[in-house]
This record gives sequence, structure tokens and C-alpha cells, in this order.
Amino acid sequence: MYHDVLVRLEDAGVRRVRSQELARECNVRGDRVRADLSRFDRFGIVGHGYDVHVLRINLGRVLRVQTPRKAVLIGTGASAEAFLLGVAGRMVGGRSVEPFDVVAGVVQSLRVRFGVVATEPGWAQETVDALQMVGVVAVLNVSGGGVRCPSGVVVETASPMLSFKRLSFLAPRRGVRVSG
Amino acid sequence: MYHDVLVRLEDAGVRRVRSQELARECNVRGDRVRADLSRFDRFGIVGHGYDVHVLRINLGRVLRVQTPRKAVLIGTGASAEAFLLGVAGRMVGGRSVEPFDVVAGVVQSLRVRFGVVATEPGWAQETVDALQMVGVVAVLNVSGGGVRCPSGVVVETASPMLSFKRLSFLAPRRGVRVSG
DNA sequence: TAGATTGTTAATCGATTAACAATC
DNA sequence: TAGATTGTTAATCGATTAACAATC
Repeated sequence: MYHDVLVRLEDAGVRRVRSQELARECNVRGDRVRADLSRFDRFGIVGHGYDVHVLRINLGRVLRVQTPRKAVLIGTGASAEAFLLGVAGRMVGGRSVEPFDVVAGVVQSLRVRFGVVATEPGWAQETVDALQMVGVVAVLNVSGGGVRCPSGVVVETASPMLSFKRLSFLAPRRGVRVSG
Repeated sequence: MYHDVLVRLEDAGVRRVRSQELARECNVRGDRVRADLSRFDRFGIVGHGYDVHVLRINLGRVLRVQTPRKAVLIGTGASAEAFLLGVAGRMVGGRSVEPFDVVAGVVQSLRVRFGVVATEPGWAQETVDALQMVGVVAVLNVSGGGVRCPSGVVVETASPMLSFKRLSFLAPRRGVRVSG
């Protein structure tokens, strides 16, 4: 979240940022930003805030987004296309459809560690299990299906349906005030 | 999360479910499920677990997903299409492109409370602000852009880029064991 | 009655908030 | 030196876990 904002700020030519400004962009409080960042190191200059570039680089290192990561995307439908568009910011060319065994072989020999599951919902579990078998350790599940995560694997599920149910519960209701 | 699983179970014809089984599907523990559910009511039968249908209905009521909710989707690109596909489970027909003022008028007069922002990233903030002005109280932001949420509005941002950065940090690294 | 499983209470843990000393 | 802002410590809060009594 902070990293995203820092990238935006740097692109906009901003040099210096205070914890409160960063907080505002992220809908949190200034002390929360400082507490979070200081878990890793002292990135700021007391009395002056943070150097945007320096903080972006350091946070990138912490998140390990500096070094390129090989990832495999399983699925051919609209979710797959939407994911590619969302990550690359543009349409990505060059696809071919291969049997899963072939894909698994490539994943294994190239030591791919990250996976995105964009299959039909009913195939999500099987796909994650298969990816785990060939060495994938982190999976983003955008299939809409549920997944029990095998040991040794981190699974993050992103589903518009789930997000919508959460919103439906969290939406402010007239006359009801919720703390936090 | 629980509601999603219950819908799947009911579709599969399952009548009864124990907290541990529900937990397994959601990658949590049985006592967590019981603690969560009992925040709202006593849905279960001691010694026998939960009736899938009864629990689904009750949880649906809590989440307010039973009553249909009017929502407005702003945006015409692939994110918008992908969202529709993800929610409806199929392609949805019947679109027309209207000036935003017209859309705002319709939102206001139909008292639409939910919004999905699938514009280009740079327009997300402006769109959320405009929706707030015409009475929207909950927004799902799938634009890829950042949004500061105006008061009185709940914003949930879903971004593949963000999810990927999180995974990149959480992914198990050889030799490092993390608690939790 | 015996066995199973919920719902609740108490204990633990971690995350957020508040306050402020350190220091640029 | 004065003002601003970080990083840290202590206090608060809420969420998770553990244990078990209640009861179907």
C-alpha cells in the first residue's frame, strides 16, 4: 500500500513526504505509518520526513519487488485477461494454450515460485495443489472459487463477490454509527 | 467467506456442517468459526453442528445479501467486464455509454447506494468523490488507482498489483519460518 | 446415559493508539 | 536556538486461542 503510493509520488516528481501525508493517501494515521515503517528500519529523517526515492527503494527491497519474479498464470478466460491488464497496465500479447503437464514441467524447470489461478472456479483447488507439487510457494487466486491452501503455500484469494459481501456488511446504515 | 462456502455446500446438497469442517474450507480453526458466528447469534445445535440452509439464510441476513442491492458500475474497460463476469458468472448484455452527469442523476433518483469504480486509475478519486455526492455509501475500487475515502463512504480497493506485492512479501522463503 | 460439539469465559497475543523524548 | 517530525515506549484495544461447562 505504501509502496504503491510512493511509486505514484515519485512518478509525480515529489521528493519528500511526511508520515501524515503518506497516511492521508492510505486512509490511516501518521503514527501508524511511522510504526509500520520503523518495524524494518529507520527510513526517515527526524524533523524532515522521508525521501520519497529512498523510501521507495527500501520498501521495495523489504517487499522483494525489486528483483523480478517469475510467475505462471493458469487460465484463459476474462479473469486471466483482466489480471494481465491490471498488472501490466496494457494488453499483453503472445499466448499459446498448452496441456497442464507441459506447463507444470516448465514451471518446475524454470523454478517458478509464483502462480496466479484464473481458471474456472471448480478447478481452482486442483490447480493450486498441482502448482504446489511443482514448487510454487505463493498463489493469487482470482478464479472466484474457494481454495484450501496446501502446507508451504501462501494463497491470497481475490473475489469481487466476496468483496461485495463485505461491503454490503460494512456499508454505513442510516442512524447506525460504528466505531473504527 | 463463510457465506460463500455455505452457498457452495448447499448447492452440493450438504445438509449439516460442523465448525471444524467449515473451518477447514476457510483455512481457519474450528473455535474461530464458533467465536465468529456466535457474535451474532446461536446458529448451531450443541452436539450436532449447524444446519447448512439455516446458517446460510441467517448469515445472509447479517451480511444483508438477501435483499437485492442496486449498484452502479462506472467504467467501460476490461476491469469493468471482468467484474461483471466475476459477479454474474456469465457475460452480461445491455450496455450504453452515458455522460457522467446523466449517470449521477439516475443514481440519485433511484437511491443507488453501492458503486463499483472500474475507470482508468487516474479517474478513480474523482469518481468516488462524485459518487459520494449523489448518495453512494460503499464503493468497490477495481480501477488500480488509489483512493482517499470521503467521510460517510466505505471504500474497498481490490488491485492485482497490490495483492502481488503482498504475496511477494508473504511468500515462504527458504529457511525462514514465520509464526502465524 | 455416553459421546459429540457448541457457545462462552478466561488467557494470550498482536496491533493500534497516545504520548513524548530524541534529534535533525 | 526554535520548530518540526521521527521513532519508540507505554497504554489501550480488539482479535485469536485455549479450555471447558452446557447441552443436544
